[in-house]
Amino acid sequence: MPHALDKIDTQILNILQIDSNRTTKSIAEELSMTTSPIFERIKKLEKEGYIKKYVAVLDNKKIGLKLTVFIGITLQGHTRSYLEKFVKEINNFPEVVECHRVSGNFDYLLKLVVEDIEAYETFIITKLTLLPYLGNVQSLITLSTGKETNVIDLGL
Amino acid sequence: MPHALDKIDTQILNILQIDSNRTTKSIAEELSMTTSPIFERIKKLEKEGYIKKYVAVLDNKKIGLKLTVFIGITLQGHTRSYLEKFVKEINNFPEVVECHRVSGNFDYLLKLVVEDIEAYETFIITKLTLLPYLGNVQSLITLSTGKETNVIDLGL
DNA sequence: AAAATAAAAGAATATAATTCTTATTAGAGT
DNA sequence: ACTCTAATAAGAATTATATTCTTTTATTTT
Repeated sequence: MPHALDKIDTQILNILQIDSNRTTKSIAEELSMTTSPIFERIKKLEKEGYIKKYVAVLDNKKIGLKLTVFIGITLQGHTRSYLEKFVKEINNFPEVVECHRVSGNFDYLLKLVVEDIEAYETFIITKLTLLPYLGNVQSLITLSTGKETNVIDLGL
Repeated sequence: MPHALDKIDTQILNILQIDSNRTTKSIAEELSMTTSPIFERIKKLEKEGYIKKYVAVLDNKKIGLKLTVFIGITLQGHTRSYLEKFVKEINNFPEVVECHRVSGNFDYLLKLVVEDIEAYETFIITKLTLLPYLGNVQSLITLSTGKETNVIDLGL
């Protein structure tokens, strides 16, 4: 086991998951430390890959992307090369923000963020249904979102 | 219509969605401008709510949360007050990162990030099934993730 | 075309990140 | 229990970036 996260690391990650613009000074004060160890710990967390990146989270609706849709998909063939091709194609579709291979009633579950129902239908017709080996397709249209966070549970 | 986003705003948002640690200088260079207008535009995008927040994205697997699960849920009652209570309860569960009310074959779709199958089962038994009015519950266990991005499509 | 408005440039300042040096702490080995 | 060693934290100094302010340029309006 190379490096485990101690309590301070976990606290830092929890803070940065919520607001990555917090200064090292402000984090240091919250954790009753000075800036240097906080700074060094953050750099270590970045270098070792615990922190993948820092991003701006946009307000989808404000920007005009008012609709989130989940699409469950079954494929008719399951050869390795086809699955890879499917995922590759999906990666070219900017409206698809997630694509998971799943067990259960579907092979894949997609998450889409689009302008509206029309954009969703356009996606289905001009992109999704053009993929070969496509089996059953089942859409779940989001009516409202009760929770949507980037914060993953680290304990504490 | 208060404020539309012009091309430069959109470019800034695209950059910040990918890496929010980019300096104004580096963004300015990419867009062939100076730092001041970039800085002011970013502040405006923040103030007007196009940018909701800045966050650190962690590596779930590295941190020990190796399993993502989607759970489709139907409820037995649909009174307004119950739906609200349901969502409120869900918000207390840190392993649930998303909760959407959907149309289609389910009432709600949850996304969970947990350690492993055991943690998932614990969630089901000790948290989910304790909620009243619970109807059908159907889980999709993620086997692999082919795409997972925070970048929403702004065109360009 | 002139005036008014908004946006950008450039320079100056303030703040925070980063580095470096020194001190403290915690653990390992004797 | 003591000393040595390595790791971590503190504190000061430096560098880089964010932020503000002023001037200039471009754009829009009448």
